Amino acid sequence: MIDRTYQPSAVEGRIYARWEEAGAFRAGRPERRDAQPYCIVIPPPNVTGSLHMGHALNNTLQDVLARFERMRGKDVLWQPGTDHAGIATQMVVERQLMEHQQPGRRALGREKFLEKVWAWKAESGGTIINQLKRLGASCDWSRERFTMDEGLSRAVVKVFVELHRDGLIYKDKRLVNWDPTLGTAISDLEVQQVEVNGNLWHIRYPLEDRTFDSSDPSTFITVATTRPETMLGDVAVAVHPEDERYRHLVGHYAILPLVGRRIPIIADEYSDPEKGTGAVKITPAHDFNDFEVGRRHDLRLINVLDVEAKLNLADNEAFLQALPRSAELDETLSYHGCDRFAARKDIVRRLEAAGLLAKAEPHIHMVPHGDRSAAVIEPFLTDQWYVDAKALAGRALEAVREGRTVFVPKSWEKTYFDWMENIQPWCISRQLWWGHQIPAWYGPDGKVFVAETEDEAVSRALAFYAETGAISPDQAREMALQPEQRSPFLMRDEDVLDTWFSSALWPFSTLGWPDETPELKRYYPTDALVTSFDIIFFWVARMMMMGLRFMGEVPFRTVYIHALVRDERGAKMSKSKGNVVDPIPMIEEYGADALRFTLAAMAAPGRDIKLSKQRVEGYRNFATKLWNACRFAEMNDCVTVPGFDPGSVKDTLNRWIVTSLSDTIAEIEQAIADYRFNDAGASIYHFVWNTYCDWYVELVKPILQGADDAAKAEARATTAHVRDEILKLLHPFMPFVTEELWRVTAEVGPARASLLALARWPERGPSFGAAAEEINWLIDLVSKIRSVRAEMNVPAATQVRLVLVGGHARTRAWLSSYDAAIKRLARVSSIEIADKPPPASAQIITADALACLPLQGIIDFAAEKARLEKEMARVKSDIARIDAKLGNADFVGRAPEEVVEGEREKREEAETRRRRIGEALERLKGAA
RNA sequence: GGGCGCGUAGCUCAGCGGAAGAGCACUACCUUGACAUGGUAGGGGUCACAGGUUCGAUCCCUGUCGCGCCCACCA
Repeated sequence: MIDRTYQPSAVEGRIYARWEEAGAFRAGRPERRDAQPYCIVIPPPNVTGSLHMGHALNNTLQDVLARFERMRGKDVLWQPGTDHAGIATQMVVERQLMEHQQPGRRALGREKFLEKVWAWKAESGGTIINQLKRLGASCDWSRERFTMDEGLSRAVVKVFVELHRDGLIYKDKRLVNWDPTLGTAISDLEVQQVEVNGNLWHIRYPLEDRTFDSSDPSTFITVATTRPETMLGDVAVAVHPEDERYRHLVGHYAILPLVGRRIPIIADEYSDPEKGTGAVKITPAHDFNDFEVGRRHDLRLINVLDVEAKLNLADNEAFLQALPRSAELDETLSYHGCDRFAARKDIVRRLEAAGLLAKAEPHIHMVPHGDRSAAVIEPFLTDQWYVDAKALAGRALEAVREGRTVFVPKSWEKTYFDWMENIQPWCISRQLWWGHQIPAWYGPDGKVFVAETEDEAVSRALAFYAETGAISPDQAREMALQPEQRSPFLMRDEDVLDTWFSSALWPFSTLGWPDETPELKRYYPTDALVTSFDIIFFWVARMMMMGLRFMGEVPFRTVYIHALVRDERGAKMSKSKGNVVDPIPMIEEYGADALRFTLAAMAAPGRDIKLSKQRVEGYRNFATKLWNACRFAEMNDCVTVPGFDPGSVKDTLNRWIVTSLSDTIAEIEQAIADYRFNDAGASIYHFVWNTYCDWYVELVKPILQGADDAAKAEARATTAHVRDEILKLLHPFMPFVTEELWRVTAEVGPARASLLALARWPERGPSFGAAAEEINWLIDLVSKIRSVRAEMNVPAATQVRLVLVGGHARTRAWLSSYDAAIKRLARVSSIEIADKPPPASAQIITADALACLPLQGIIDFAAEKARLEKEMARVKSDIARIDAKLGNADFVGRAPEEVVEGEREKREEAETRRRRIGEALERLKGAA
């Protein structure tokens, strides 16, 4: 027995357990060994994270695909797993230590700290996986992977070593984006440009050979800057070679204020005469552009900051001394350990006091910030590891250009191309502890040894140094045998790799690479990657590069880019804004199915989703509707008939519904194939509610309750058949309620051959053309009677007579065969056929007849007249519009013939209608 | 500074060359033996604006105005 109401929270857990017990989501099930494989790799969520609405959308769409393909008989592998999320996780653990007043990361030391992180992973690592299960995700959990698993780590090391061997990974000293609060380099992608209200300070740099006079512009050159504190590291002033204002100064020197350093005035195209004063200070150690200028002019790099972005001049004393100076460094300038922003203030104050500040104007500009820490990023000179992304990008570009991987929607390919074509070296080293430690060891001379294992690196290094004579053979032997003897002779690189380095290998590392596993052979390349646009660069592009480099083939055939989930007002959800909607309470309140259906139905390509609770509520109601339709079937003994053939049904009503079902199946298949989840959702929703429930169930009631046993049997079988097919069609979207109904509807009758999750997707059935015409006539008639009743304010409980005047023989036959249905649905007491309309009737004009409702004593003649006149006005305006078209020689001459013919037919129908409404109005006059 | 997208019913959004659609909200009526998490009927739109292409434009093109996002090293 189906319960009166469906309570998602009471059954979802139980149903998920049944799927897992049955191994329904296992890839490579024996009976599907010969089936076509279908593979999706999950975008791995942060291992210690929790499910947010973006995950819910992302995984719902993947699950729709996975369940759909599984039901279509494919051998589906939805490969799950989690990401170690280097920076994010390390930050969380550090914050926890701080909150619990425990020693910090540095105090703990690397080993102890990592223990804490692993402990946190063990504690919270299962959360998001369980949340995915609550959403209904049909991943093959037996294959769950983690980016820091032994196997995946092996893949990471192998890739690093091979790329290094081929010169595609290298170490370089250059400016990087330095996050001073995290104390690590980050990649370009992890930098967010944020608009900031700052100042543009105009500073006078005295000319060397003049006596500075703030009122005499010929004694100084004015530069403009947003970062005055970096002036301590200035090594030049650049002007544009064509700039007449400054041409005479090129080759001369300016004296750097406060510091007294003698710096050249150089000509360089980088300087833009339109910007600032046209003269720009050059600080190669603290600005990416200046770095390039410095290279061109062979300028020195003077780093004035430390890793925490505090002023640190002492380290550069040698530089300061080495450079020619015409004045002593101001002894009161003691910025050691001074915060960069405090230093900025102080320097401005000093400049102003010395008459060196020409002006300070408010200035809005973009300032780089770390996307994790929100700290102002500092261009900083360090040694880092880089991937030569340019060298890998070529094949990745080619693969998309050739269509071996396609983006859906296609417009994202442009974004991909633009980025790939201008790709920069990828900085992959991070000064963190949580992650894959770089497999590089350094000798005392800084020579680097990269190898897959420590043993290999050590033996190569020792052999090398024994050869050069740096160590004796005895020392080499000792160090080879006793690891503790190696330090500090041989030191491993302390840094770890960017999290995205391991993510880039995900489509093949999860399948077992570098081992040649059967899974790798069977499921790679994967079929679809489902993700959102914000990680096209971070992840998709890099998977393309790595997949092509190491597997020789694209990692996925289709990249489906879905929208971002926003809050009700359209703002991006973020923890800092506090507008994150947690999917779990939503699932608890409305059920996972309702949330899933909402997300899928709103996943129209190219538009962000503004999630509203009301929408979820609406789809919860839809699940309830389905539930009740199944209860109806049950109460009427509609039981699944084994071997039921929809093509064999005789009754028009049944023929109509199986035809409509066929159309719906085709629509859904096409929509999913095109990744139009919203269309697929709309299609099934409409079929279930508006076609099956509103009409089929209502029309079949008289048959089910009638006396014709043969008709009854066919109706029951059809009702059950369509219900079963609905459950299948809806299952990818609403897996829980459909699976539950699949079970309970089989409590009576034959047992199900399998869980719904493993049931075969519906075949497109027969198409009975004539049935549609007949049932549409019936629906139209009933709707019109209802409409007139409502307009005439006929009380709902009042039964009225229906008198048909005119009409073809076929119409009269239909009228009699649907006698019971019409009486029931239109609240009609009797159906008669007459030669002329009864008095005091409301008159309904149908295609070929006049349907009259005698309303003696009820009818309001004025209202009826108004109603008919309104219809008349509508028809007349239709006719006028069609006439205008047909009267246009260009239209008749140039429009396709079928369009013109269509207009003519419409014109004819409208004209008939106009005449008949006119007659009805005439009669009304006579009656009144 | 480049690039992308969006302005359609009160709200959230489909549609994107041949008579304007959905859900929610709203109005009226209805506890009818599946369902009030429901049923029936209804109101509501110069499809941002201006030009152009076309026999015909919400749909294609151009521009304008609003809004959003992405990329970029501009003092």
